[in-house]
Amino acid sequence: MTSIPKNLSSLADYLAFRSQNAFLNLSELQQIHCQILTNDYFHSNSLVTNFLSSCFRSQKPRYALVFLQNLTSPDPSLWNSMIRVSLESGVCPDFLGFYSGMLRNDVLPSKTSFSLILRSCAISGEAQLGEAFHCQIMKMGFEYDMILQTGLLDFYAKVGDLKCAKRVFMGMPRRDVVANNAMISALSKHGYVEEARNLFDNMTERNSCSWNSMITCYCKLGDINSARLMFDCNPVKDVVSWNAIIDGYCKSKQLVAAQELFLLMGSARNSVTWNTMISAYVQCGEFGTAISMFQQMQSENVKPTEVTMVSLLSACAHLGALDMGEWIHGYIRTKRLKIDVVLGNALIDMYCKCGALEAAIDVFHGLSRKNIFCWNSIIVGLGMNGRGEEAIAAFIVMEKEGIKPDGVTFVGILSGCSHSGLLSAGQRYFSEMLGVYGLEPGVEHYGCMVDLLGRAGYLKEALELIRAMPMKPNSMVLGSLLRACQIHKDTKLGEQVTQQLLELDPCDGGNYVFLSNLYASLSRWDDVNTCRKLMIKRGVHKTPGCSSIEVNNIVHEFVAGDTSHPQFTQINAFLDEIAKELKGQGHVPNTANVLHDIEEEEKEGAIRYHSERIAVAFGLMSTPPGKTIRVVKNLRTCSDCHSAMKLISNAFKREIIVRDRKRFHHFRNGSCSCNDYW
DNA sequence: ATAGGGTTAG
Repeated sequence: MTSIPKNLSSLADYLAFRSQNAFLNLSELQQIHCQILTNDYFHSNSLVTNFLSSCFRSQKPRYALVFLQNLTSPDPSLWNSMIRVSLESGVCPDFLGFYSGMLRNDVLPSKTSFSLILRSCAISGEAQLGEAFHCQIMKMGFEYDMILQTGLLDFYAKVGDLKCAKRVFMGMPRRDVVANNAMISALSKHGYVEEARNLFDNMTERNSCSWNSMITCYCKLGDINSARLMFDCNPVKDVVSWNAIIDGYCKSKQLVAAQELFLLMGSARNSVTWNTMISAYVQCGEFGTAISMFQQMQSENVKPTEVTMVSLLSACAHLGALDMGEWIHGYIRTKRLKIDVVLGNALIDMYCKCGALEAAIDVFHGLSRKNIFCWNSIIVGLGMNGRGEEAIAAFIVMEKEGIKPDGVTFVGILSGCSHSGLLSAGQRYFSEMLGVYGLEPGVEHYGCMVDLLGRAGYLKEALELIRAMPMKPNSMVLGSLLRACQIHKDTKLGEQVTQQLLELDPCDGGNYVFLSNLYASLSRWDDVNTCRKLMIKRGVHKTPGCSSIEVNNIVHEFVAGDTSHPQFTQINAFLDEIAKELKGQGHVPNTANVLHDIEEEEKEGAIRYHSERIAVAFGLMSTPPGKTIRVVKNLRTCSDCHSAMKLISNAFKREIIVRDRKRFHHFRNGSCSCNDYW
C-alpha cells in the first residue's frame, strides 16, 4: 500500500481513487482523518465531503459521525454535507441521528439542513417525522423561500399528502417550473389527470420534466394513447421520456410496441431502459428472453444495477434456477451492489423458492433493515417448505420487533400451518386476525382455512366455513375443498364441488381431469366420456406436466412424451434401471391407475413416466454422487411419483428436492418433509 | 422535479 499523501490536493486525489476501487478499512480512514486534521481542513470543504462519502461507500457511516463530532465549529455546512452524502449513498439514511448529533454538538441546523432532512423523510417515506420537522421549521421562524417551500411541497407530494401539498403550493408567492412539476407529480400520484393537465397547460415555462410527468401520469392511468400523444408532442425528449413511454407500453402488456421503441432508441438507452424491458419480460413469464436481454445489456457495456438483479432473481425464483440465483448473488457481492430491502427480499424469495432455506435465512439475518416484505417472504418460504413451526416462530419475532403483520403475513402463517398440519395453531391465528390485529380476513384467508380443515379431514366444517363466508368462494377455495375430498375419498361431495368449479372456472383443464378421474374411480364410464367431450367442445387443454432441472448452468426441461432431449436413450435406459431397483424394494407402480391424480399426464410415446421422474433420473446420471437434486415442476406431483421419490432418495443416497406447483418436497432417507400430507 | 425493482392460499 502506498503511503497516504501529505498535501491537500494529492490527498483528495488519493481519496477519490482509493474509495472508488476498494473498501477503506478503519485504520486507513483514521490515517486520512489525521491528515485532514493536520491540514487546514476548513478551507477544503470538498475534501471533507469526499472523506465523508468514502466513509459511507466503505460502509462505515459511524466513522463519519465520529469525524464530525470531533469538530468544534458551529458551522452546519459540514453536517449538511453529511446528510447529503448519506442521502446519495442510500445506506441507512440515519438523518435523525445526524440531526440530534448537530444539536448535541451545539450546531444550529440551517435552512439547508431542514431542506435536506425533508428530502430524506420524503425518500424514506417518513410522513410523521417530516411533519414534525415542518413544525420545527415554523418554530425556528425561518423565512420561507422558494427552496424551502419547494422542499416542503416535494415532501408532501412524495408521502402522498395531497392536501398539504396543495396548501404549500397555494401559499407560494411565485411558482417556478420545479414547483409546478412537483405539484403535477403529486396530482398524478392520486390519479387527478385533469387537474394535472390543467396546471400543465397553464404553465408559461415547461421543461422536459414537465412533459415527462404528464407522460407517466397518463401511463399510470392506463391511457397509453394520451401518453403517446404527450411523448410525440414533447419537443425536449430525453432518455426519461423514452423510458417513461416504454414502461407505459410494458405495463399495458404491449411488449411489441415497447420493443419497437426500445430498438429505435439505439445507443441512447441507459440502464433504466434495459431494466424496464427486463422486468417486463420477467413479469410476462418470458424468463429466457429476460436473461438474454441481460447478457445483451452487458455486451453493450451498460452497467447492470440493483434493479436489474431484482428482476433476474425473480426470474430465477420462478424457474427454480438455484445455480443461476447463486451466480447472481456472487455478482452482487463482487460488484458491491447494495443489498437494500428490495434486493434483500428478492434474494430471500429466490432462495426460498429454490428450496435453499438455509441460504434464505442467512440473507435474512444479514439485512440491516427488514421491512414487511422481507418478513413475509421468509414466513411464506418457511411455510412452503414444510417448516410451519419455524414460520410461526419468525412471526413472533417479527411482532417483537414492532413490525405489524398484514394480510400477506397471514396467508403465509395459515398456509404454513396447513402444510405442516398445525390445525389448532392455524385456527387460533385465523381468529386473531380480526380480533387481535384488526385485519379483515379476505377470500385468500378463507381459502387457507378450507385447506387446513379439509386436509385434517374436517370436510363438514370446511363446507360450513365456505357457506358462512361473507364473500363468494373462488376457484381456489373450491379447489382446496376438492383436494380434501380427494384425499379423504369423499366422492359425492367431490363431484358436487367439481361441478361448481366447472361453472366458475370453465377453462381450467385440471378440473375436467379431476372430474374424469373421479368418474373413472366409480366406473361411471359414460360420465368419463361426457366429461372428455365437454373438454374438447370447450376447447380446454390440460397443461402438460413439465419439470426442469439445472445441470452445469443449463436448465433442462422435460415434458412427458417429448423425446427431443439429446440423451433421451440413456435417460430411458436409466429409468428402467430405477424401476427395477424400486421393484426390488417392494414398490408397486400404479401409473396405469387413473384413479386419484388430478393432473395425471398423458402416457404417450416411449416415455412412461411423469416429467419429474425423468428430470430426477437425468439428475442422478449427470451429477456427482451425493449432490442434492433439485427439480421444479409446473403441476402437482402425483402420489405414485411421490412414493417413488422417497425410495429413490434412499436407494441412491441422495437428497431430492422437488418444488411442485404448490409446495416443496424435501426427500431424504426414504421420507419426505411433507409427511405425505399435501 | 421526471424513468426501472420485491412478498399472497388449491
